[in-house]
Amino acid sequence: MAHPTIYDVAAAAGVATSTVSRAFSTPTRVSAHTRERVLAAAAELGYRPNPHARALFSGRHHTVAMVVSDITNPHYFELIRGAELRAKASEYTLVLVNAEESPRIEYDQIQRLVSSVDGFVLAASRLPDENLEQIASQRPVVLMNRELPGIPSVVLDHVQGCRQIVEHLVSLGHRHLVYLAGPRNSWMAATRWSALRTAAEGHGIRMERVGPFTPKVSQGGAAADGALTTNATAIVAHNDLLAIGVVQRLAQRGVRVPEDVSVLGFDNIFASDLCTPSLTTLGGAHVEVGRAAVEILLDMATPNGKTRTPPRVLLPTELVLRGSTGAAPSA
Amino acid sequence: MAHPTIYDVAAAAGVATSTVSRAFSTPTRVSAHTRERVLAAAAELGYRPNPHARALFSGRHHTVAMVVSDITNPHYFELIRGAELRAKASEYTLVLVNAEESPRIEYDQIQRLVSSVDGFVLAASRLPDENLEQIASQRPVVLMNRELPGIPSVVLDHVQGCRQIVEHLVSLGHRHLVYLAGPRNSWMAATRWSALRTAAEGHGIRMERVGPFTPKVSQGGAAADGALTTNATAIVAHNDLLAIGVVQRLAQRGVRVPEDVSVLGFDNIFASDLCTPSLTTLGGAHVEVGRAAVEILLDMATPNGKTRTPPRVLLPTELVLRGSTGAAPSA
DNA sequence: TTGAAAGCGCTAACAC
DNA sequence: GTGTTAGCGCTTTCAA
Repeated sequence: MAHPTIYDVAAAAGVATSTVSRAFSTPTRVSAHTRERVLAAAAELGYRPNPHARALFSGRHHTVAMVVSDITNPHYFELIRGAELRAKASEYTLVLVNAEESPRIEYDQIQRLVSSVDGFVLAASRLPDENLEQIASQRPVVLMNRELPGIPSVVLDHVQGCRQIVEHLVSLGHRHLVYLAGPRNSWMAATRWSALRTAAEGHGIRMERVGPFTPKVSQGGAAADGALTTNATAIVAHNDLLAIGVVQRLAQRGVRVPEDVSVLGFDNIFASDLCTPSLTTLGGAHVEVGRAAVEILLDMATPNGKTRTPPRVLLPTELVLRGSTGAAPSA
Repeated sequence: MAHPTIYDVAAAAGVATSTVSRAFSTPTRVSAHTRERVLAAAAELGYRPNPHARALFSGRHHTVAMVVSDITNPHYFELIRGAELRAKASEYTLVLVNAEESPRIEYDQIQRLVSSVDGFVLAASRLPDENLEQIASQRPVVLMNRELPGIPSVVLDHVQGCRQIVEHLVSLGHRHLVYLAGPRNSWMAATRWSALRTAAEGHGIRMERVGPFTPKVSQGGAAADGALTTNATAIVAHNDLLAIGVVQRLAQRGVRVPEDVSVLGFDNIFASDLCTPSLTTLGGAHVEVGRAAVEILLDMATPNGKTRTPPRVLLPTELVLRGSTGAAPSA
């Protein structure tokens, strides 16, 4: 039989459809003997419950949607991997949406999915706060690497991390830093900038910002040139991709890294360890971010825990020291 | 209203539910005037058709599942991106499943999804042929980078590509090559080996195989050591990750690349351009593979085209020459 | 413990 | 062109 239903199973087992249903969803409320008969018949026919029929009634879909702002960025794959693992562990299905750095696409896709998923995990959402609040009022939402009061979030502790970055650079004698900013509507970009500036002020050193830049390797050229005009001795790029592009451009222009200028990135992507010089970068347990976000979402989707105040998980970062940072030039 | 239904819209617009349904699914079969009234009422209430109810009746879910054998491998990002783009363009939802290199997980997850998706695109499936045939008998299936008679597939032309690899190496004076094989149940590994061997025979040079290896950087050490025992002057690794690991291990052992030995990979992943030396590799339009596979799947899912003989798309590869290959040592 | 029956939201005959 | 109605496969009262 192509797609046997409970009717087929019921007929085969000589019971009512409701009994079949119970045998699957509330096995305790069926006598052991009947249950066995039903399960045997189901196995025989190759019956599998139709999740849509189930969802139609229950409103629960056993599905979560993950929206990433840019799937081209390898950084997100760690998040995706963590999310997928966690979802799978609870037999949830993970739907993947790439917003292609467009708030419009992001919003439209979310609306399209609102009635077919149990909730959303949003990675580095580019949506304005109001949109997020509106979506959160329709479905459970968990933010990754973004915060908004009232909505649960999982974030790497960038305040702490940026402090470490500045300390690292200060200890190497740098007194003038520049941050190559990420996209205008990126919460992370704003957070990093503010954390860096605060840390720099604490050390009484100069910190400026250039940008915004789309954080891709291809933008590294423009970013590097922008950075050079500041005469800063250390460049903190919005992420590793941009940093890699910056390093390439600097090489092209004959600027040595780290002898003439130090470069740092964020995310600790796979490639940052392979490029030359290898990249000093602020990493963290990205897989864990994905995992934790889905875990919170699943908690929210189950009846009990919904009332608690929205969790705000802060995961530790780690500064990975590599070849792209060194002592400030003595000039 | 939390989730208005066609009943609510029908009541608000003063029409029957079927009219509302038609206004959405077959707008031409409703008078312009009524349609407007319905759409206005729907917009007013914030109505959105419930895809599950729709799927329950029609059996079509507007969803495709993509299964990748290992999400950690950056190579798959490209496939995923292409698949996601194509699915989104047709307002299809993409479900992502990571098989974690386990045929068991792959099979179980597919079975779990059989009744909730319109079809599967399987990237480098590790399943035995029989399983694939069985799945294809339940739902449309398109293979990526794997072939099986009777099932549509999209594959990069590795026969052609491997020939180019061998020609490249022969022209550099290499007479003894070694292939570091991928996983035992990888169709791609078998294909590459067979194509490389054939090409090598055609040139009358020696080609051997070592392995299998799990194609990760971490396996490069063992793979490199295995390769060295053969005294081959050129190493063709199953993919770029393995090749990168091999290069690292060779450096550790004081073997120079490419002076003492040449190294090649497959996939042209992002990092292969950044490592030192940069990696000669067989690339191709991976995004296109993902896109084409989903496109075929969508075709299959629409009533008309189902009868045609299963398409077998062969996309061109390109050999990207970089720093890791050079003249054979004169010894 | 089990069965009969209503209904989740939507679509497609079939009437009018 | 539009309304009536019977399901799609499942869950869950309500009775027995």
